Amino acid sequence: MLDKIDLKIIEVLHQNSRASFVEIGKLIPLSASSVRERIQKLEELEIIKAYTLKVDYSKMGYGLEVFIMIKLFSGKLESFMAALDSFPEIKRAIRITGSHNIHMKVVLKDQLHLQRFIDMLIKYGEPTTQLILSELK
Amino acid sequence: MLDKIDLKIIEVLHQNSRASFVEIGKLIPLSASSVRERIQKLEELEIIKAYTLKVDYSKMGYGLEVFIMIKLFSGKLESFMAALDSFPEIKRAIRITGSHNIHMKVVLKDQLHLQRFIDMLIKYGEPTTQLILSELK
DNA sequence: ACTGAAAGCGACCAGAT
DNA sequence: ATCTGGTCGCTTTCAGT
Repeated sequence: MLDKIDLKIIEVLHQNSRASFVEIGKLIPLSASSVRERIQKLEELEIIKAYTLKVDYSKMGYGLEVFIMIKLFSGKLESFMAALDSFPEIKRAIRITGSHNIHMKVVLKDQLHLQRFIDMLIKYGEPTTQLILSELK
Repeated sequence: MLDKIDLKIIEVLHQNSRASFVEIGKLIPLSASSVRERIQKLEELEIIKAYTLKVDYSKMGYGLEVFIMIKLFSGKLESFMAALDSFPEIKRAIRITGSHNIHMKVVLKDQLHLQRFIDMLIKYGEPTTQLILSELK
């Protein structure tokens, strides 16, 4: 299915998704058109789901990054999912097993912003908040 | 500091970090060279930290994605941090507040792989595992 | 800061091994 | 599945506003 060349391509794109086919080809080594064909196949198979970006939220004025887990009240899953799009603070939301149903990464300006956000959340369930200190990996 | 054009550029790159300057420029609208200048500035300021990739781990033979939180034993932080690089299963590791010190996203082949991974982890602390069910956002 | 022009380079497609 | 060659479009630089 996936050979070592595919894995290497994915690794390179993981480090820099804007790398050109020529650039990737030099690291393999492989011609640019073959790199292109393989990447197209990976995209068609949806093994590559998206090309995206890592930004520094603190430098954008959002100094508080937190994980919030929430134990949704019975029957609130539908409305919570519908509300997700209206909160740009929520960068990621994932259903998980365990006593909390949802795990979120949330980005906020300051404590006041966090307080308002939690006040909103308690309509849907019981939230637990953990501050993000630093990224180890 | 960041105006609406910068935010729009970041938004476009977030959806597709391989978008060309011309392409981004058409959506703003702005000339390709101005888009390039702004992106270079965002990179220099390290507001844009990296261009990266989203892959489908289950299609790569890693059917189990989990969050593992760990409450490290006293004095184990150093050795745990040093060990991070040797475990490709750990896709992300973050220091957090609360009774658990570390939050990790871990990708594994199957239950046996998870068991072996947890057996390894208990050298460093008390792990708690939550299976990832689905990504809502 | 933004634009537009010119040169160089990469993406893309076709055809061959 | 990979490569080469040719065309077109994009990137890059820079002079001008």
